[in-house]
Amino acid sequence: MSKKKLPSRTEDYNDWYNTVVMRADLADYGPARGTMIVKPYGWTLWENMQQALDRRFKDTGHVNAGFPMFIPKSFIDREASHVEGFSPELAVVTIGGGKQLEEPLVVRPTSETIIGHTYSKWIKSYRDLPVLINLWNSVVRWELRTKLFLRTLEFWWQEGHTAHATYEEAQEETLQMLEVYIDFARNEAAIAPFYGRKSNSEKFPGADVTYSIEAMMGDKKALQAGTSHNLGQNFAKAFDIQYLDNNNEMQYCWTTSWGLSTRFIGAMIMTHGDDQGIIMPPRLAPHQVVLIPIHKDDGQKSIVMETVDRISTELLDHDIRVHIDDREGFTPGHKFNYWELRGVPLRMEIGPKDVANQSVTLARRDIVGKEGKNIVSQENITSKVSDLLIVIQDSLLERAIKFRDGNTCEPRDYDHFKEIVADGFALAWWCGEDTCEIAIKSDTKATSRCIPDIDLPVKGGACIYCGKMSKDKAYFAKSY
RNA sequence: CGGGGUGUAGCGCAGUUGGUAGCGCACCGCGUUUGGGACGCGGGGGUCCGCGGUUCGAGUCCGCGCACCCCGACCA
Repeated sequence: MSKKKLPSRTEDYNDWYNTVVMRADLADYGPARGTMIVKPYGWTLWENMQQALDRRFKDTGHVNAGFPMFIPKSFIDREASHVEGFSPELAVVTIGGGKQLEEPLVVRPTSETIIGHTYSKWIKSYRDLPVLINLWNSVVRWELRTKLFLRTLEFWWQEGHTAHATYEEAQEETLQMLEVYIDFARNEAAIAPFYGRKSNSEKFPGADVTYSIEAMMGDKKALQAGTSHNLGQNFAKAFDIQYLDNNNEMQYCWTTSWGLSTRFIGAMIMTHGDDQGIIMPPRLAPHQVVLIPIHKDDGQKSIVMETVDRISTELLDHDIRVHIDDREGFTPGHKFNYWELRGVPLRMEIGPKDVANQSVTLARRDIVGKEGKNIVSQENITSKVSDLLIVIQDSLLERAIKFRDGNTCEPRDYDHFKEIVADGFALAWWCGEDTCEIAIKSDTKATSRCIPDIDLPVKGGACIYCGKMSKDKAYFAKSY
């Protein structure tokens, strides 16, 4: 391992991010431009995220299925705004088995179209509804500028696709899944995103309404970290998803889709990371505790390892994810830095002094240096560790909220607005017009992130840009 | 596609008037070490982005490609 320090986040945030992703062994570049290799450490994190999400999907009545990666090109063309949105970034297969294909196949950029085609065959009666399916897969979008986890040609995600009998049910589903993402973000990833409705220009191509969760990164830029769409009857009409209602009348279905991707890993890195590296929220961390044995000679080693084995077994028995770093030839100091870079939330050092005193040394990743270090007795070590993991989880969330709110302001006027979005989020009255959003973007590089559904103390206000009376406020920020 | 930059060991770089390639980290071996990034000795690893040209001789000079990165237009 390099002994070089990381680039500091304040000096070059971008450099810090790229370096930390590589050095922490989360991911690497693939051989084709813009592709990503997720390394085992990064994939384990993804698996933990998958489990936390999948549990929530199952709890809300969804089931998983697998759908084809190849989609007939003509499917994409069926829904007008969907084509418009996705055609610039499609990967298209024209040759198969050495022969030119009759019809080109699109590598799925998302599955709404093939789902539409399939649901129209499956759904005949109101008794078939709702259909609540989720897919775990990867999708391909031919991006021009890429960045590990945040935007690559291929990325891994889940996409939920549901069909309902009524608008109300579809809208309820859309909002329910938004809630699932908010809950996942807060309680698993210790991220407190803003959330709300997307503006017309920011919504998903083919959706009536898009909702998103928007998290503030360490450089105060916004990252869209999950989306939930009410697709109305757009895809139902394009793919003829109809059912007979209980009056024997044909009706179009109302569909939704919602997704969260490996991009969220980027959100975790950029929410919690510091100049020592990344910080994993305990609930998702591949290793929750790293145990570092310290010893000089073989005699000390066998004594120390006895305690290490006993304590690690006890922790493992209580489902705490422990990793013992017993590699030879690395000093403890080296290992401290190594695991701090990788973000393990809690480090336990056990050396001869600890064995003699029936103690262990615990070091919190979220509190750098001596202040985060404590020597505690081995008594009830399991409950001490699991309590501390909860404390760390909570403090990460609290810190993230404080940072978010400390960098979000309501502007007095447009000059003030420009000042705010240069280095933070603005919550401002906004008319919602495309022209206003475009003007603001060319002026400030900031775009509307979402329009929160919040109780406003006054009924309306003047749009921050054009001054027109507006009933909503929107968050504005520069974004990834 | 516009504007800027870089291609030399896995990574980061040096390479003088053109003379046959080196440094740091990483890697392998042996020994001493180990409570905040250990040290010594030994070792392996190179179509110098590609093609063409000038020359007795090109990493170096000239021409043409290609790739990648950064900044803009598009994006979970």
